[in-house]
Amino acid sequence: MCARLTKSLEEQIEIISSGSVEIIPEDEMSSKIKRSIVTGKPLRVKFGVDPTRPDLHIGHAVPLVKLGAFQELGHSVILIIGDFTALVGDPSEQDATRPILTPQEVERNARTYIEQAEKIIDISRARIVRNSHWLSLLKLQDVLNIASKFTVARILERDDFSKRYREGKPLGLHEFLYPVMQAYDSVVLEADIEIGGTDQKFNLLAGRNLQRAMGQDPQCVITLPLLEGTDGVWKMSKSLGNDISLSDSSDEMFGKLMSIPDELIWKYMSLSTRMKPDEISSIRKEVEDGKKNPRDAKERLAVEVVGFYHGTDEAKKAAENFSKVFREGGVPEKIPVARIEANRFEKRKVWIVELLVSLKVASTNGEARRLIEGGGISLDGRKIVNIEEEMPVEELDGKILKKGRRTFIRIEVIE
RNA sequence: GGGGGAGUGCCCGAGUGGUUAAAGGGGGCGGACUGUAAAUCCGUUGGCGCAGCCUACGUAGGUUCGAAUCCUACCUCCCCCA
Repeated sequence: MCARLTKSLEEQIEIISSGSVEIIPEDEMSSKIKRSIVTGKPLRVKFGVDPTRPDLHIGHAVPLVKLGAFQELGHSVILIIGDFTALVGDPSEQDATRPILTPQEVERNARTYIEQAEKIIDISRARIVRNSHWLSLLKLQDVLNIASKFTVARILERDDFSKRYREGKPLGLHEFLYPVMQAYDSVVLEADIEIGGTDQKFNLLAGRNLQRAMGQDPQCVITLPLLEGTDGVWKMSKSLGNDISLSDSSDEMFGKLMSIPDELIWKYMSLSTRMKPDEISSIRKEVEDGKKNPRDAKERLAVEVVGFYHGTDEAKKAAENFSKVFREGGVPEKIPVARIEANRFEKRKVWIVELLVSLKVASTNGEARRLIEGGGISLDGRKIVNIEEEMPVEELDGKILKKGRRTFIRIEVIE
């Protein structure tokens, strides 16, 4: 697998800086690239993710897309699975100490991360490493040695630390070591470049400092914008419920993309798709001149992103489904099936409230009652109005239950 | 180590012995409307087959007919001093 460092310095810089927020420092970046062209030795580009959650969303995917671009340029990319750092939890942008994960949870998450990263980068040409391989071997003495390269004042400069401190939130001593560990990863891997979100700036720069303190050529740092979630206000995050997960079905992903505020269309296009910058700006101009409906631009975005993760055919289907369901009020093609056991119900009669809870449409009886009272439930197109309604189990088989405007469930009765 | 403050529902925040399942806002969910899962407006937002009962105001005990409100200990955070 030989590197193809065929692009010129200018071309490389253009590709690398497209969409980036900062490159620190720019001149060092140029000289590193120049060196790699001259020596034919690819640069080592590092990106780390902590497997703290079971899945990634398209916000996490932004640096992966960039990593893919480095790959295209012929550089060698290293994806670090932070299985050790995940045990501590990155304090970046966190307003609370993260719950400690078990090694089993971390391992399970790590596997899905790799699976999902595969959709974006060429995994066969990438190096994937787990930082527990070196971090778990360190002795306290080593840790002290590494930690001595940092001062408390420097660590406290971090806005999120001081903010949490200010706001009276707990701050664990172990969390101070987080940037230190991430920095040490760079030393071990002798990284030339590390990329990450703007929230990672401090951690990325810590790597630079530690490499220098330990006699290495310090890495360059590239920060990438954080993608706002579907609410258009907050950084995309599962806990805020505004995320678009890479594991979302094509329909879900499509719908979520259609719900983003119009202003965000362009940012999403440039950070989450392979659309060319000039194409994006021409669509943008059409919309701004009133020649194109923003809805259509958004649909284009949704097709691109869904196509990226699910393939073009799926994306087209998702677009059709979306129109059918939301513009025409119809029923989607693929409906998730929920099974209920017939013999669980006395006299084989099902009380509507109990049905909703069994189908997990509502998590409690109270919620089910509220949904019915609010007119949000219908069965095969018939709105349920009577909270006391009961029906024989047999009649439910194959019926479609609809909650709100967009949740459909096909009921399957099993004996 | 000493002194002073604080901890309320998913989040923010009012409430200082009874009429408090706890004001208000945010978010969520549902309804109307819409190019849209946007914006706006309306409703709803602890559990339970629910005109009744149960559980809840950092944690654990205590005082009281009665506690989110008072007392004690512990945990966490803030401020001042060392």
